[in-house]
Amino acid sequence: MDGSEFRLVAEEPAAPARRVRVLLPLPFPEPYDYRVPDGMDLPDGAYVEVPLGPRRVFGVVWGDALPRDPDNTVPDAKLKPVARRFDLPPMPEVSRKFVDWVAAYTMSLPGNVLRMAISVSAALEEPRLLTAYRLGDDPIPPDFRLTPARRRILDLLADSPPRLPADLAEEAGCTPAVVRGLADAGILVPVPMRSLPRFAEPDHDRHGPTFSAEQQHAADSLRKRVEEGGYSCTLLDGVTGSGKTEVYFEAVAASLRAGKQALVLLPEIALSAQWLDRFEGRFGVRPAEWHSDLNGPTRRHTWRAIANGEARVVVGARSALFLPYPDLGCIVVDEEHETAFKQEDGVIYHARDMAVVRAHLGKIPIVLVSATPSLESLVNAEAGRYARIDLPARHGGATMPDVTLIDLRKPDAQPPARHWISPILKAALEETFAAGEQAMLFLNRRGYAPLTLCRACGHRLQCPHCTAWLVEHRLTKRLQCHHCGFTARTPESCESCGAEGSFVACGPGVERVAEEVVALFPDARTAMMTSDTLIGPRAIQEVVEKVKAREVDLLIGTQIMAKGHHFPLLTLVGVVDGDLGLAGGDLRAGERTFQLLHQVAGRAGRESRPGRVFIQTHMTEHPVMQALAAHDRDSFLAHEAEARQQMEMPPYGRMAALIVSGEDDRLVDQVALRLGRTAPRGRLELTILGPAPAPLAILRGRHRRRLLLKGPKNLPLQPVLADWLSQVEVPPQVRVQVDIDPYSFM
DNA sequence: AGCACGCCGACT
DNA sequence: GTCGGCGTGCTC
Repeated sequence: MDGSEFRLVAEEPAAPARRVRVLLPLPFPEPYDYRVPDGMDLPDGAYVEVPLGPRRVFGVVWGDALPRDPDNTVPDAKLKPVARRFDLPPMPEVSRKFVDWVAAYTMSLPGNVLRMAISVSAALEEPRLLTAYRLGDDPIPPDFRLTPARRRILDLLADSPPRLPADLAEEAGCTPAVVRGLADAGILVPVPMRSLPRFAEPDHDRHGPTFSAEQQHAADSLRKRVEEGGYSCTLLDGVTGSGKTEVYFEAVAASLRAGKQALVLLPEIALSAQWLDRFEGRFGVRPAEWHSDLNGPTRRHTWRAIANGEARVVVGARSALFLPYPDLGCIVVDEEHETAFKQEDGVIYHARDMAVVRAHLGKIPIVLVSATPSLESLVNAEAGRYARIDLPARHGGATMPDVTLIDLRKPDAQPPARHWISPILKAALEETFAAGEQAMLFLNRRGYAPLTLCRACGHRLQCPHCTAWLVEHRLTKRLQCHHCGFTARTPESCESCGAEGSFVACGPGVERVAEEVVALFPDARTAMMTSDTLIGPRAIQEVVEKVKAREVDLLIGTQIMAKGHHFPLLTLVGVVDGDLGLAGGDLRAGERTFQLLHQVAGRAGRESRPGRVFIQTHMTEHPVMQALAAHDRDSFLAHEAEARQQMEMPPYGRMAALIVSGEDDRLVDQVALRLGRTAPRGRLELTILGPAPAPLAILRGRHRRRLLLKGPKNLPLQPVLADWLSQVEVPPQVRVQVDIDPYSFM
């Protein structure tokens, strides 16, 4: 047989395979190469499915990235073909650039950043058919047990279109099993549902509120920036109640008017029903919400609606920043000073800072909003990098509340032993109740007592996995670790000395203050607001409604009480322990405490009723307390800024932290010490601190050490860190995380 | 991240 | 004798 034809083909140099780089949402150092099948169109940003070892994964065509080592690319023979392309608009170039930028800045792997952008891999798939349920036509058989949960579900469906089991369960406060039970009994009838309802177009021309001259001016200025387009950053600085939200809604409206999307970032905790109501009041519809506890189908539906441009306005927690908006027109970061914008695990980043970067890359305006702006933003505004708009007045004529400091060192101000409410605060509460007004007691400490110890031997109950005391929660009758979720029953006897019933609670938590209040004011109707008692925005909203309906005289709670809720009849705020955040010596402690207490104080006396605030403290002379009492934010911040400047701390210098962690403390110490030895100490412009035990020396069973690197403001720290890290071998049991711009400077 | 392969304890 | 624990290593 004549094989010449075959030989001829074999000897011809094979045409190189068409290949694309595909970034996978996995912790790889770079994108992987794949072969492009004939006839498949794969532009940059295309969402694809590719084979990876024995499995198939989703990824994004990442054409621009070059291989790390161009001389040693993967040979054609090793290439696997792209399995399929999804029917979605490609990820926009700006989103891809953003992923690369954030990965480089935070020194994390691009795949880990990409994972935040495609959120849930199943988002790429066509939504499957959903099964909703409606009430059946037959009467309920008399022998069918109508439990309260079943009753609630039937009530919900009485006059509503068919609903999904997950939604029904969530709204009725039960598990989907209850819905399934009703369906199995034939009381609910399944209805196939094509998909979740579309996101309605917000009406930007609906009439907003009537603005004061100042508000109008602020709104006009923001609107103009959005209309002009291009990057700009504006700090909207306005006291609580100055109508900031309505003002920045005009920036959102301008973006919509230009046919573009808008993104509003809020700290998770502030994404309240009240905020959504205000949005609906202005735009007539609800925005697309993005936060951690969206259920699967809703998450996918929302992601797809954002990716294809159907969702016009997105309000979300920090992770919403990474979604692939095809045409974003402006970004708003509300409560920009909030520490909740700092993501501390996985990719460590500050959503406010990254939002500014995103705006820059997208050439769009961004608005940072706060009543107590971060020092970072104020310094940027002063340096002219940010524009600044002030909204000084409280809307509707309300005045700032009187702030009184209660000096707990003075004998006549001291509460009785094992009590936490000063006679002065008690008298103020009495007056408030007598006047038929409402009061709030704030203590940023969950549970009954922060520490439990044995009276006999002094043994303290500690978390087995963390360097933290176990917090007693009397409502759940359990001890809890607030860092890892460990819980345990309170032991009968001391595990150290065996004494029985010897445990004693030390210090106050909100539950203990509530107990004291009930004893002091048996007739007052009280309600608690903590993340333990109220799970989800709906539960919070219920309490808020009760307060508004005057069914509550006194609210006791932690910081979830302080965010965005408006209580018209509340005239007294008591801060049980104003010093709580100041302990520990962190340089940011003052700023943070001021922000929190200022926000809490702002709950008092809106709607033209004068408000009073009492802060219990052992440090009346502390600049934070003085600033709060004198309503003198600006000189306090100037003082803080000067202290930071002298120490060349952020925002006047740059910092990075290295966190070394692992289960084996000896190994962790070894790596930390090695990093300490190889630190770039020769460079005089750099300061290296540590290694020292990290703020939580043991967390979830992992030992943690920390090193800090400080340098001048204009010095890029990443190359220094990369060089430093490359010199130290890290065993796989130990992890070294880089935290650029750490929140705590300790 | 998964998922394989690979070497040492309690079981049908 | 096997089932299975999770330690290490690879995936274009």
